Amino acid sequence: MRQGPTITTIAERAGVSIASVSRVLNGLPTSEATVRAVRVAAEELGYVPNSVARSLKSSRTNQVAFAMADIGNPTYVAMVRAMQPVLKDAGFRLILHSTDADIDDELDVLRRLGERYADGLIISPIRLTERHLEAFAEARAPVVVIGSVPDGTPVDNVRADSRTGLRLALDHLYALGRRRIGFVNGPLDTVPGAARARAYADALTELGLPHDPALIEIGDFYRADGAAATRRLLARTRPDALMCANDLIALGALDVLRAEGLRVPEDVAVVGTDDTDLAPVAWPTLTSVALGSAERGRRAAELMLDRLADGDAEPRVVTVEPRLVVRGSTKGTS
Amino acid sequence: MRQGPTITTIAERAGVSIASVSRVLNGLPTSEATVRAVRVAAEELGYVPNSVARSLKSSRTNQVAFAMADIGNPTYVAMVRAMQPVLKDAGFRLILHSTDADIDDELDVLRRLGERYADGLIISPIRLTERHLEAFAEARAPVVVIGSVPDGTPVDNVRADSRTGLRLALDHLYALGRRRIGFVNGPLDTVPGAARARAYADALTELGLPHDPALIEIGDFYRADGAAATRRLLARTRPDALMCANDLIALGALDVLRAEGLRVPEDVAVVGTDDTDLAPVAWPTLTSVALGSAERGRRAAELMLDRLADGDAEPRVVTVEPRLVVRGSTKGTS
DNA sequence: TTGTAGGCGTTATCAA
DNA sequence: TTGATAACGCCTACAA
Repeated sequence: MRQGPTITTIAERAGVSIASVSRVLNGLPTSEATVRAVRVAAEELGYVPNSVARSLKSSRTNQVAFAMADIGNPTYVAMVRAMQPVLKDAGFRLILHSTDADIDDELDVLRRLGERYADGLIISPIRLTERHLEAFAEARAPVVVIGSVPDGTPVDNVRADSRTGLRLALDHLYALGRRRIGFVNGPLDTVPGAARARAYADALTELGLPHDPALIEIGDFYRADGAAATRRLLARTRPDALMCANDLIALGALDVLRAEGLRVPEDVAVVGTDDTDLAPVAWPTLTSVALGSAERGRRAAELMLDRLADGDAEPRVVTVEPRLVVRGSTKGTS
Repeated sequence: MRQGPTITTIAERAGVSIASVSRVLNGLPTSEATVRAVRVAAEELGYVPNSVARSLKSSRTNQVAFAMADIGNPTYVAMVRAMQPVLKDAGFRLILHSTDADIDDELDVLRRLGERYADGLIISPIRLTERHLEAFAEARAPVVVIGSVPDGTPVDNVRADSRTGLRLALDHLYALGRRRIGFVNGPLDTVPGAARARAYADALTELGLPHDPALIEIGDFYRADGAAATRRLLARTRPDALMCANDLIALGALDVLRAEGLRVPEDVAVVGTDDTDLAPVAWPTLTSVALGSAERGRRAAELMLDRLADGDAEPRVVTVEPRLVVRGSTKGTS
């Protein structure tokens, strides 16, 4: 762990100037003899260029940051996993920020972009406030947002299509003869919670089903909250299907249905959202609306790379197609 | 996204020298008037210090890297999740490297430490070769390894205790009356595979159970491999319990047992390893040996911080205590 | 083709 | 208390 050599060290060793060393290292036209001398010296000393110095000169860090609420959430894991190879292949390192869905933390991350430790930021805020929009506008580096932002926001944007996604799920349930389709949602002041509430209502309308407030319950996006919300819902009405705003909520719903002696899917069909790795593990395996977490992550990384290549291009909006993955919780046994 | 102000900009605005600006910003003794002038100017211009320049000067990046095989693996997710707050609180950013268990990729990460983009590296290699050990010795920054390294390796080391962990599991199975305890392992040339193979053999010996090669099967660490391996094992013998080298393998085993019409745990009890988030989701819920992924991540981060604070301290070895989490796949219904 | 020198934004030393 | 100035390691005119 000795102090690493610099171009100065190499220059001395090779008996040339630091400029020549730099030229050789960057493949600029140099005499054969110099090239050899420098290469040998660099090799012998185990030279590795200092990326910090390089960054200071080039004002490029080759780092991209990703900020999300919680790396434990399988949705974000899928995003990170998909981003990684895209960024890596382009020579970028990935910095991870976990914000615990704390708004001040998120804003802090945006503000700190001014420190120029990263060339750009991909962020997936669970709530979207006025202050976020201001921060996006003032950001000192390109920002890509995963989750819908209002038109005109000066950032690239990757969106899920909850509307179509829930429509797919409700069509499926309708086709199976279900008419009392409950909805266990997350908090309405979150980006996904709000989107999914609208999507559920729209889908009901389009299917010509009545809007029954008794069929809607709200909790947080975790298993225990999903279970509690489902318990509250079952206490006052009897649905023949439950649409859940994410897979964790759906797992909680399965827990409660089982405890209540209700069969899934015979008595109550259950659909999750996000199609996480948990869905095929659950019992019964969980039908889930895949909103394309991995693809959203991949597309966000690609948008970032494009943006870094051309900072003046118009902000872009990319919408990822949802897909319904049918499993045992709505159909048959498995 | 205009060009950000530097201390030079502020110095001009405030009518002082850059030295004074730096002093104010770093809280060094300065006259009241200068402090005020600088603060006002910095505020008005929205100044944010450039971390790259700071790093060049201080040769500190305030970044720590973590290299693992695959961020999709729940074990690593647990580690990352636990590291994050420790590093963050200490003012460090976390860089993620996903190596796909590719040895050259891992060695590359180690070599690139010479670029000084991070102050240290936490690495969890799935295989450990001679070249790894050499690379550890030559690393240009502190390295913390998660997974046992030979004594004398000049790195801090966080270990799981597979031996005790498997012993806990086999004791549990033994106490339940199981005597033909099969073992579905991962590849023997991996760090966990090798450790768990030894641990299983030792536990059998200590329990006075015979070593029956027919009871051992090897696949890769994924669900499908676990299923295939279990199928091979069942084709030649009939265990009354299956110890699995990780939770994914155990899920595969559950799949096959169910398909074969064998009841879990009545006919065959199943135990996983790592106690990932999947264990409580599986059906039946999966008894699993918790090797403390989260704690290993946390401890690794702490060792790194200590090392960065005192580079000359002796290399440390930390072993994390295992714990058996009993669920439905070995006992009762749940 | 090569070397000298200036600068990227900070911090820190040294006189004044 | 303050300002001029020299690093940190690299890249790149510009001159030779």
